[in-house]
Amino acid sequence: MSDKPNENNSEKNERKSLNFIHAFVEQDLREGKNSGRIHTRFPPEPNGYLHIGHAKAIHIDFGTAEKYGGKCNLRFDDTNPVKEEVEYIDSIREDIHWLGYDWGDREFYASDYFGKLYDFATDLIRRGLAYVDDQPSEKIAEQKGTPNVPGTDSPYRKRTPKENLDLFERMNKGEFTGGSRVLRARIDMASPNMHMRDPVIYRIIDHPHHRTGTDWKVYPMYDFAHGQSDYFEGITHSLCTLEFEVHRPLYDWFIDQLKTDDYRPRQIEFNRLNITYTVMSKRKLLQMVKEGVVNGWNDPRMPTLSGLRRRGYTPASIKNFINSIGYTKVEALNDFSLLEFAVREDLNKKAPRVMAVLDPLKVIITNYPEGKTEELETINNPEDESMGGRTIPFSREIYIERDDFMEDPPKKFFRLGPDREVRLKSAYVIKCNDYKKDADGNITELHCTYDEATKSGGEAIGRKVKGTLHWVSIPHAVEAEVRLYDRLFSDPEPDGHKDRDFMEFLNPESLQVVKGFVEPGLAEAQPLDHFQFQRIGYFNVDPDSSPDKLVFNRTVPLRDTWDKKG
RNA sequence: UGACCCGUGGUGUAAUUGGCAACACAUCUGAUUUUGGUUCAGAAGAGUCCAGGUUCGAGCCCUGGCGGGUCAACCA
Repeated sequence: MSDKPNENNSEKNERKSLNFIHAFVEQDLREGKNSGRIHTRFPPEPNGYLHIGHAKAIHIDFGTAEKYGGKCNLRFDDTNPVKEEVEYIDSIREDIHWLGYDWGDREFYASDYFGKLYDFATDLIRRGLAYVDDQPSEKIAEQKGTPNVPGTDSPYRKRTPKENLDLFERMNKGEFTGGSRVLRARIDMASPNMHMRDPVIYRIIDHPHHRTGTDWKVYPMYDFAHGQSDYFEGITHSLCTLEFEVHRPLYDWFIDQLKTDDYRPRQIEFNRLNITYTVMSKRKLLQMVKEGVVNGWNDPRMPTLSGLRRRGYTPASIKNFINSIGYTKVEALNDFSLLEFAVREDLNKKAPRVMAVLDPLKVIITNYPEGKTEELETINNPEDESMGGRTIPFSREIYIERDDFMEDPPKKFFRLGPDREVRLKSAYVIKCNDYKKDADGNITELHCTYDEATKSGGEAIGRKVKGTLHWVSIPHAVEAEVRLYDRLFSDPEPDGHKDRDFMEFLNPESLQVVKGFVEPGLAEAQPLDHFQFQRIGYFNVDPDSSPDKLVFNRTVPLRDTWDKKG
């Protein structure tokens, strides 16, 4: 019962209620915080490719700005030069644009603020709120205590600001080796929150940075860069995932030391995206790329945005999926079928129907003239007249799908069998009179007759056939490589096992390559064009496809209720 | 033996100031269909982790449990 008949389900859900993040935003707006400004940011570290989990963050970051007339910055969180590469920056930009978002001229880098952060650090030192610690990391970790046991003070905790200032400056001049000294915030070694026990805020790294080169020898830690960068950019709502919840007191502590007026950014955490049969951590995705269990970051089986794009997923389908699962604080495990539904829902509207046979069985239409070819009219999408039509060639010899014929069909099988009739899509009704087998009992060809009066689009034929088959004309068909993908992992939660490695759950049959035959018009298809192969699934043209070698990726199979009944 | 966060059909979410637990996916029927797709119609499935309390009335508020997650990188 909706007032807008054409809206889809996710739009309906979106209208129905506010997620808790937007409820907070509206509350801040009502209370007049930050002069009514809304400003968010998407802060990836350029150490890998973006995946669908990032899409969830991107949608809330950019989407919130859009919804409330604010802005969203893109900020590369590049505080650790040893892990970051420019290659990743380019792919991140491309993937965000692909999703349909733009950050205008607001592309920033945490490294833009190295100078300001250094000054802030020296300011904290002068105020007695930071000190240089000469101990090795093991010693510092030991003194931190455990969640149950309070920490103990470092022997260097009482150094004078003068001495700390001198030491910190020399750290940055390269006088000390990496790991020999760190700068720590002086907060509370007995805090019940581990992050408040004098966290390390600067460390020495002797490695060139992709943007600042060798200008710096000390680099800020995440906790000392993120909130401050938000502050420098005027961010009002800093949205991140749940695991940063325990960092928030520290985030706020640094803001308290830094702020000079009423403005203050606010960190809000939401649940990370988990999907069954999928791993979603950059570390693990990188491992699969490195060990070659997939063919790169954009392997169509990967949950990366570049992989999903290559697989045939559309930006709209990803957005609808994200909207349908929502933003909460519950650690959810989303069923894969929710994603697949979103893809089918979108592709059903957009993808032209075409004919392809992936497991061919030869059919000879014995009463059809040899050498004759007809161009038959067909429609591209029965649900959308505006997508037009095309012609497809028909001849005496065609391929149908091997499993569309059964020698001894069960009662509910609607397709071809001995002495049975079916319609060939957009063509004629045919009847199977005979079939041949090889020595092993495999069926090798069917002999059928067609009824000229049943030509598609003609008058009612006065009889009903239960099944409709897709087919291609053998002399006209184009050969194509078809890649069928299945889930990469066999376990619903491959990384949820404490004593087993996620790689143990890799599905050896996640990729199957078959030789298929498609209707001749598809020879002209462009990379990333998507199609619905009748009764098989949604496919798109792989970017590596060429005129010499046509390659299709299966985006997602069609729902098939026959399989379940059988 | 800590701090913080979270417990609503199989899954994911919703439920105005407390007021008949709703929606989507998945599942199962049936109708239509030149795709066993799509579309349409319908069914089943939770009494909201447990125990108390406040209240005319609690998924929502209070108390105490139980269960799950995060936190002890010089990662982000």
